Amino acid sequence: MIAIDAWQPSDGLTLEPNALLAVKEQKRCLALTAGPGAGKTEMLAQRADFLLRTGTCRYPKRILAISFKVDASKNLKERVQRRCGADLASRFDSYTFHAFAKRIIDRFRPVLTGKDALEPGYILGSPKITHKQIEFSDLLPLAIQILQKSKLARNAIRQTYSDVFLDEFQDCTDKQYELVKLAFQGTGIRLTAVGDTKQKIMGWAGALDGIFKTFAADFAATPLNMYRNFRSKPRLLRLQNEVIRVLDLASVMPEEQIAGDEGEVLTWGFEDSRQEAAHLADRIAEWIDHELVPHSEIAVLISKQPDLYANHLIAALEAKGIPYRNEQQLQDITTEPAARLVVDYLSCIYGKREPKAWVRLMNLLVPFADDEIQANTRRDFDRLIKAQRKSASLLELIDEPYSGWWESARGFLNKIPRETLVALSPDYESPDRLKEVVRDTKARIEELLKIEPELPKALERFADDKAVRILTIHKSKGLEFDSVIILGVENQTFWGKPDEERCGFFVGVSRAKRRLVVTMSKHRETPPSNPYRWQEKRTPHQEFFGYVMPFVSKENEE
DNA sequence: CGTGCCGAGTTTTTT
DNA sequence: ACTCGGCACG
Repeated sequence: MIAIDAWQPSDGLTLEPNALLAVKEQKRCLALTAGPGAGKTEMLAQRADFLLRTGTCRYPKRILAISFKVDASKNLKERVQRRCGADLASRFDSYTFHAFAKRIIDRFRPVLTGKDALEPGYILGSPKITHKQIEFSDLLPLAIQILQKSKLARNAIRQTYSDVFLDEFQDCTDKQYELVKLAFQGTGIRLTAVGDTKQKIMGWAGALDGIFKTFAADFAATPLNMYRNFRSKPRLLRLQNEVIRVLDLASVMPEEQIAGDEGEVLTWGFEDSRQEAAHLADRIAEWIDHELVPHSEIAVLISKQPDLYANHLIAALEAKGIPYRNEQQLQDITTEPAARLVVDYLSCIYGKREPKAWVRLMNLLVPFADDEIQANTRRDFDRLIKAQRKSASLLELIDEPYSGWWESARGFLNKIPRETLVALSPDYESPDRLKEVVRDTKARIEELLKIEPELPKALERFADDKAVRILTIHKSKGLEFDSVIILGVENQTFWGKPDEERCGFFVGVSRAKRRLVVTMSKHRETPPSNPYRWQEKRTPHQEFFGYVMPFVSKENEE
């Protein structure tokens, strides 16, 4: 443990004055607002380091961090581990709101009675089939109910934590806030809420208005703001500033802070979406091949329904052999154990020599048992793989290569005992969840096969992140990229409440570190898969183009 | 069986 | 911004 005065930001990082104030606050709750690229996550990581290393969060007390997304919560945990080491970081709990609610339910389940009573082995899944099953949307209300009813539950949580971090707080909903209040209001626990009102893009899903003010009042929190943007180059900052001027005049950045001609903002208009797709694929190929921008540093952002709006672009990327990842449906399938199982199995069947995949499969499947049983399982498995390899190579002679891959994988999965699968991840207890993972794995492999028809090579790509990312603006929240393309900036794609759409556009724009491309197309075909028909003749979004080019011609309107 | 009007849905996260 | 289904009306 070190003295409070001796504490320095770890890894020699320098923090702006208000960030340092926030990091070292020892008494009060904080309502910290900060624009994009100000280092909100870094500030939280440093604060965790400060609290743990100085003993301001004193053993055995812990820190609770609540985020909205799994990625963000993992990210924060990792960063805290890097800053202060695994030992101290073991007292840092990083959960999503839903994971936190589920922990409360699992621990205090008997508090729930009557129609809300849950059995010990209750299942979390989509449609309610039996009384044993609950849905995602039940998690927060049930946790709230537990905290309302049980003083014991409230006290248990309050005694565990000295500090609570709330990330992306601008998107906090009424239920989430109710849970926070029930658990921590009036307790002396330090809460640190961090976010940016200009990036409030979940209003349609119930994010509360003016939550920072409400929080400051309810928790007597000190309001603080971080001013700098360390992410984006000056040209991009000036564009962001134009949007900020409309969204929140008070947080406009001073001119001298955003001077310079580094960075690039481009606006491209096209006759139709095929030309748009072809041009974008050509430029992306240039960025990758000549500028050596890593694939994962290029993102295509789409306001809504990327699987519909990016269809031509996806086809163009496939034609040029550029790897991409459409993040619409697939959340991080690459880390799902069942997905790894399928991929490792297929690698063993269709690959040349895959010792690593083999070892991983063995470790997953061979039970902790005596040597004889282990040896038997090993031998059975060995036989199975040999037989499968043989039939695969036979099939190759009479049919297209790799034609039976999915049937083979399915057959393999069906042979694995349920307990073994559930041991991989407890949520596979729900058959729906397991089905979903298996379906997504198939979809991802099929997507990869379109770019890389050789199955073993496609499987190699399954886990790596060498791919241009295609995602909604919502999914891009909290991420950053060297080059960002916002596709289809048209009236027909940004149609919500004006301020919400501005926030969306602002989130998209502020993801870019160095280069931003904004496109529109005068004509956009309705994809055959779309159940709705949409207006194929498109009009540029005057306001958003206006931030980029003050005088947009009206030639697109008739 | 057409027409016109109204209201809902569209964007996302969560084990 | 735009489409869809449902409904009343002629």
